Amino acid sequence: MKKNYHHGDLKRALIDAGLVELEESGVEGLSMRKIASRVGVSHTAPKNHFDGFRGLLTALATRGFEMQVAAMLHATAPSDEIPDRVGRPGNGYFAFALEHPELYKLMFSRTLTDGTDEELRRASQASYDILRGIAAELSDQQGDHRLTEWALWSLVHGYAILMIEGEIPRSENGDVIYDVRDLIAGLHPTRSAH
Amino acid sequence: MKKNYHHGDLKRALIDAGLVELEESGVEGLSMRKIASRVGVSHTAPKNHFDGFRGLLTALATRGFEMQVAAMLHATAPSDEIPDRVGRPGNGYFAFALEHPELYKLMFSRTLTDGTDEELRRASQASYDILRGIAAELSDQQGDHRLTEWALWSLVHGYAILMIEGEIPRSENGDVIYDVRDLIAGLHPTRSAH
DNA sequence: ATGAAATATTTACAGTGGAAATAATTATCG
DNA sequence: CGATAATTATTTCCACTGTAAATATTTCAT
Repeated sequence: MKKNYHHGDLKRALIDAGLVELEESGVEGLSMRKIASRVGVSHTAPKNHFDGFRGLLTALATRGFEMQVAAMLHATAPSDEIPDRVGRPGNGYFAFALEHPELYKLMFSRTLTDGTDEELRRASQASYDILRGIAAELSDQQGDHRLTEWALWSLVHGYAILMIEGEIPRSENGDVIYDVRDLIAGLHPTRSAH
Repeated sequence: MKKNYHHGDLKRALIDAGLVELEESGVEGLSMRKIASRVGVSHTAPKNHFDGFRGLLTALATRGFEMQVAAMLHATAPSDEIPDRVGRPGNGYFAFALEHPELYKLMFSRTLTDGTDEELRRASQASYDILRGIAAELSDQQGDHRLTEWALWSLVHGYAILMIEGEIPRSENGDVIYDVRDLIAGLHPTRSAH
């Protein structure tokens, strides 16, 4: 249907090249001209497919959320016990964030991306729905669901960002030292204020 | 000692102007030329006081941590009960982050700032020491102190960032809906996995 | 006062994203 | 098939960015 125009499928090619360039140079080192040059087109060619540079960044973030959803679903086994139904997709979340740190940061930057973009909203919503499911396992029909969701989200996102920025170190083999369930337990060591 | 050079105290003036410009235009809209122009000097004048644009951003982040420490200390009353010794500086932390969202984001961006800078390290360390104190109140001589610190830090930082980026809404009057202690409690509604 | 050091300006350069006009290719339809 | 329209890509230009080098100015030390 959309084959063999001038380039073929320039939009997808630009996003692919952008993802590579993003992890190599970071968000700051990213530029429209570099991406276009990598694909082999002029620096204004992307204008026909994206709404400016911000539009391209938004498309990259959208792709990121799709990848993240796949990573979380892939890490979940359907027949897991309850603690694993929390821990395994959580670890899939971290695995994605640590493998694509620059992309992950971009996904949560409403300064760089267009938060009103339809495709971005859909992709990020799909990701958040999975996280809601995890929170539901924790909340277990009791307590404020919204509070549990936000608390879990904050914990997971903060941990990922602080590790990406190097504030929290990893273990020697590169893995995370504590996983999601460790963190949750670490916030209630004694339950002193009952 | 350092008075009445050409400008007087250009370094401080540039940082002050940078803070204003930062909250007005965001990190992306920030530029060395704008800041210099705002102070009334040429755009290369800052080179004598900072190591490039990154050096100026690093100085801004340093100032940010100093302001954050002041905000946390100011919110703490020496004679508070234990739950308040956790909640009050935590709320001071949020108050600062939400009042200076762009600065807060800059402070945690190792891509934009120079993490090896001596003054930045000292300032950020001072801020983290306070957070360690809060974690110590939680941990209460039991459990893994490092785990509790990281978990609390992740929770607080993630919550601040997600609110700044608009992912988590605020209440109608602009305040946070849940405070730190709410979030901690929200992660253990039933303690189902004993 | 005179030379040295610190500070600020001027000028130039290689980048950036974006707009407008032009060219090339493909699709549509008679 | 042939002609027109729509899509796509290039060229050219502009304002803006950070940085470097040479120059000018001011302050400090002796």
